[in-house]
Amino acid sequence: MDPAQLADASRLRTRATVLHADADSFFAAVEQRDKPSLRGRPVLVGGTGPRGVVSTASYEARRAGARSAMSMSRARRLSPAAAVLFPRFEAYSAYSRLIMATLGTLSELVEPLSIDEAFVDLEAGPFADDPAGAATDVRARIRELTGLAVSIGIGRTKLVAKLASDAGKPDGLLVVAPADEDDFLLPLPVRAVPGIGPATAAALERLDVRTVADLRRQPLDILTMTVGESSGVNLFRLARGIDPRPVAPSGERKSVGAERTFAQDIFGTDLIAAAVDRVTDEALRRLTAHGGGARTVVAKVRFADFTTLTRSVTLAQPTAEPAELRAAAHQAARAAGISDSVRLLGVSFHNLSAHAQLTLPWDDEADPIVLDDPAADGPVAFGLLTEENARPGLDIEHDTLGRGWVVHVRGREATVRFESVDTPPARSQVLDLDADPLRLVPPLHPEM
DNA sequence: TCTGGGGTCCTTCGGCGC
DNA sequence: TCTGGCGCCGAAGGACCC
Repeated sequence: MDPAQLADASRLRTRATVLHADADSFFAAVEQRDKPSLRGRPVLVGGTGPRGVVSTASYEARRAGARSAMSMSRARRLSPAAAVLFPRFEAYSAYSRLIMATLGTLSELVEPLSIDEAFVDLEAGPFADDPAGAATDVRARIRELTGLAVSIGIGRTKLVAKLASDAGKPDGLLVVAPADEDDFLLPLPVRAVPGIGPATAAALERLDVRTVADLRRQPLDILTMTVGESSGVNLFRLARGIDPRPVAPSGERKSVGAERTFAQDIFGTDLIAAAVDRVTDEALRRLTAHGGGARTVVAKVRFADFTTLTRSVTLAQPTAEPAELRAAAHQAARAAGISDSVRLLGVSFHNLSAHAQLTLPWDDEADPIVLDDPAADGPVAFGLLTEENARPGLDIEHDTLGRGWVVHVRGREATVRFESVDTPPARSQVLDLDADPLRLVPPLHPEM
């Protein structure tokens, strides 16, 4: 396609009716909501082990310099007062469903991008003539239902709507009228454009391209030579506000998997084979939950020096048979030729098929599908709280003292706070687990 | 105590059939 | 028969996002 044609491509929408909603520091905000003693305090949610990284930092922690994707150790040094919490995905999903359902009242066309983000096509609903009013209203309702702040951006395209919600954060609403689009877009750093990460930004920097305005001055052929055909065409168009992507409920999942970074690197055939088994268990559990089977199994290995490689095995037909998939995972892992110390192992399933054959077991001895494996890593197992299964932030219950959450556990001594969404902040208290056993319990769902 | 874990999409390369 | 080109597919790696 020639540049003139690209720059001329139909500008489908004329009105600012694409809405982008994004919950502010979502994981940390849910934790502060469910744990009243943490409101107003810095919170870091993420891996709590020696190699953990930050998933979300509350605004209080950000003020101290903590950021997502930063190693947890660094974030703690920057924000020593922060509460460090293990993620509670069940709780986040429940809040997410509530937010998505509320957005669904604006239009049938809701496209979730992630657990805390979605596009809404207001053109497909009754509020196309009053986007700002609809957004103000929906923000208030989400706040009322969940206690969470959601930033909203509205524009003529997905790009503008997304950038507008970013610009509105925290707790903001920004409508970019079509006439104001260039004033809004041109001064932005290219790094703000979704899809331009560190590598692409560095390549553009070599062309002296730092802002969207700089980007717009670049000829199409220079862009495609610099960042590749597909991205080049895409950037050429986005810089001109041309973004015809429709709001569409997302399609089927293309892969499922699991991976684990070990607290310490592991080595030796037996240890590695056992680790492949465990990560395959988790990947299989998710494949089962997703339903159906897979034809390709990919093993991923990261060595001590952080070099990463993948090897895959593709079967003749898709299968949901755990034994076959497990064998393929081991075969792929062996193909990776593991000899050095291994930092991470991953197993994922691709070429998914909804209706793969699951040959029914002939005998009753066959492995049952384990849903809650107490031996598995992670917080999945519910039951009595111990030093081994304790993670800071998890929900617990005591027979008489009620619901609360784990601060930490040392030996048989547990530090907990008995509080939840609607209670006043609670002081932490120390219990002897032998005298006062605590049960790990699933999160309480927000009221519908 | 550098560098998680869930994904998606794109590029490149080699093999194969036509 | 040889060779080149094209399209397709699978494999591997990399960039990116939240």
